[in-house]
Amino acid sequence: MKPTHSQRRSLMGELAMRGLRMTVQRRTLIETIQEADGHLDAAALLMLARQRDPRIDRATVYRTLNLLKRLRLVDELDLMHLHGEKHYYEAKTTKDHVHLTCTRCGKVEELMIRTLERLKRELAQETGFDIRVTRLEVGGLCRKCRNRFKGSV
Amino acid sequence: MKPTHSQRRSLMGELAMRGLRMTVQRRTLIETIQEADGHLDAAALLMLARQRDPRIDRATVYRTLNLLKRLRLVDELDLMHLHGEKHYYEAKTTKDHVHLTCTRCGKVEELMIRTLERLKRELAQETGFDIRVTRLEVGGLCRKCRNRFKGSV
DNA sequence: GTATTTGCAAAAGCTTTGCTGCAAC
DNA sequence: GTTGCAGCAAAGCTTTTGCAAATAC
Repeated sequence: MKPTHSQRRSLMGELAMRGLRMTVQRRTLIETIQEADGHLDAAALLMLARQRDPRIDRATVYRTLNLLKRLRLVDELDLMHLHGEKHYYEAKTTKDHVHLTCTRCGKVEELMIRTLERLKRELAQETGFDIRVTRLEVGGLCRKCRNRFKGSV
Repeated sequence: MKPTHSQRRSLMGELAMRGLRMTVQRRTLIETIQEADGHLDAAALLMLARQRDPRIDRATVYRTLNLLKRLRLVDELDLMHLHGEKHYYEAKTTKDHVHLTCTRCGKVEELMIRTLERLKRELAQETGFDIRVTRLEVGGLCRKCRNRFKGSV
């Protein structure tokens, strides 16, 4: 999930294209999200962004996240609410992927799977929806935990 | 989504089987969820349940919802957070289905789609996960809104 | 120069929790 | 009779908002 040059340019360009300002805070937050190696909640993003610019505020983080969500430049996840009600964010990738969260050990696996694209096509055809955001989250026991704790909840 | 006798028995039985008490409040809440014709958030569930038993408390609603979630007797949804951060609940059905939320008019369409079962099989095979909960939510423009507002965000 | 965005602080919204007394088994 | 659950009230956590000052263009 490391950022590529083209990804970064598209983000900045996307903002400009819509008449939105490219402020230092937005730049900082976008870079932080793109370079993070995992899923960030708002608090974690704030913490990391403050390492680059200590003046950045919580409100700016939320406002920027909402902006990026609206522009569909980040995806929002729950990861099955395993650690409370907060959300997790990640830079949008070209193909949607599934998040599988182990409800026992908390590990999150990501998977790109072709059938998801097919499913989206079928959904669009079936309903006439113009699909903008897809969020497929799965909870269960990962292979390890499943073997270790057979038969438990 | 009207309740069937067998659904109702399985709920009550499920609780007893695990040594959990079947209190009047739980009975009331379960019946309310099953007979609701839509997706309920906690506040709506509380309101409806109070029509049956005015003494029921918010805390009981949340505690019961958590219980039913853990037992996988209800599914939890966001519906793309179109109306804030709250969650929506619905009685679990035998087959998973997709929720498509129109981000413009707020309409929610539900769809049972066979490819989702196939997707789950592939996911399990691919990752070794024992899949317990699946949540597929889609946001976009419904057919009507799409035709009405071409080219807008 | 003007319009947008930020930081700050306060509030809002949804959900959880400690405790006492009540209800289910 | 025990044990777990409900009601109440208070707190907790995440997210949003109003406003004056700062910043991007």
